[in-house]
Amino acid sequence: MERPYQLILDNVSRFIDLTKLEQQKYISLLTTVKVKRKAFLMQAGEIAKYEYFITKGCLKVYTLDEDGAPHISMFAVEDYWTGDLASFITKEPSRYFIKATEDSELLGVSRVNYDLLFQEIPKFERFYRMLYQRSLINYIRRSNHGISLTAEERYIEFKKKYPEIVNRITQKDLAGYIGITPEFMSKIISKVNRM
Amino acid sequence: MERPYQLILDNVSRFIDLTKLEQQKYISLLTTVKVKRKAFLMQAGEIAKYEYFITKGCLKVYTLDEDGAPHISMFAVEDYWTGDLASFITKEPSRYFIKATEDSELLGVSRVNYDLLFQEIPKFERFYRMLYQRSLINYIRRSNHGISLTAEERYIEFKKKYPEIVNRITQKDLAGYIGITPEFMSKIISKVNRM
DNA sequence: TAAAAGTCTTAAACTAGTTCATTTTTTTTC
DNA sequence: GAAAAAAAATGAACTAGTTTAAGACTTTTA
Repeated sequence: MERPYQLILDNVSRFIDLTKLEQQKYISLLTTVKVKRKAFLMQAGEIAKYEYFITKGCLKVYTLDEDGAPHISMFAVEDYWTGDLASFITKEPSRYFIKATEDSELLGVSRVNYDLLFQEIPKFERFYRMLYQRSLINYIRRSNHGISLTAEERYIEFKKKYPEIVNRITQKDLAGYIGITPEFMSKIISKVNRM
Repeated sequence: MERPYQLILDNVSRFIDLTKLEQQKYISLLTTVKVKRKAFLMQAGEIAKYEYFITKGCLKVYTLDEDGAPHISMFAVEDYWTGDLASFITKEPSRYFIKATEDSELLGVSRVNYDLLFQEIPKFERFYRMLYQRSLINYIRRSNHGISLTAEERYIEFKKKYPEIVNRITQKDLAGYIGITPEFMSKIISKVNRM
């Protein structure tokens, strides 16, 4: 089996067991997508047509505020799911941009195939129940942490939680994720390194 | 049918249809809980034994930081689900307190019954898939908003989004939710009212 | 491989939000 | 319904993080 399919099946198998036939059916519903570094997978104003699983590369998901300043909501690397769930589900225009920070390869599930999946392989209700349950736990933690920690503490937490991502992104993008200016990020890093 | 059961069945029926028999089975798995104003439904250090649906009243979910300052992660009123999902699922001790701010009545789903539910009525995989999907969309919005808006903007958003809750909670608790001090909350409110 | 573009650093002046202390107002309790 | 307790308001001194600007360093591109 090709590596990308193996990766996504391994991901799915963390929560549900699929028969060979179900695996084939699932794979038939996936679309392969490649994006070059700096290219957009999706732009604000569009309706999110896919949810993506990353098999190679790194992407950032962000919005621009009224002043045009970027706010990064997530970085996604191999074995991560990404997209704009709100837009994908509600079919309202997205406010997010998704841009590759490295040449990347993804598997996309279209909205039509997403609905079809639950009809054809009802087990996927469980898969998504578990996937969303886990994401929800992470987001609840994050939205409480975000509000109660200082920027320096959030930086230290990020480094501890995502050591493999820190080295793949710019300091500027990390600032956009932490919620501070690149200048202040620079100060924090030089301070933390001195400690 | 008693009002609390009618309320929870209405809530469930937004996402799935249950037969009369399934309704009865579901209700048999629920535990009725009453908490007086100022009493705790749950305290930090305990393992979350239930997920709760509120049929009457109002509760706040919060942690205490190292300095003992409260950070409120949600207010829950009639027709809301609450609890500590992370502790409920992982069975690790919770860091949250849940305290009633009014005399309240709830229906609890124990961890054992939660697992049983999926075996007995597999449709509930879909219900929770949809429920978590919707919560996730809200949390993603909130965790991005939290970081990019000023405290004043977050207050205005809260009032617009939860007008029915604003009048049921203290200004101090709202400050704990918005992520600022009660003193600064007071300033913001008098400023916003003057506008 | 040179030029251009983008990223990182540093520093000074500024602002949103905190802290601490005091008074007034509202709510709770007996 | 009086006393006690808690919440809200106000103000002055403080701090975490922003803004603006300029120079050094790195990466990208032709």
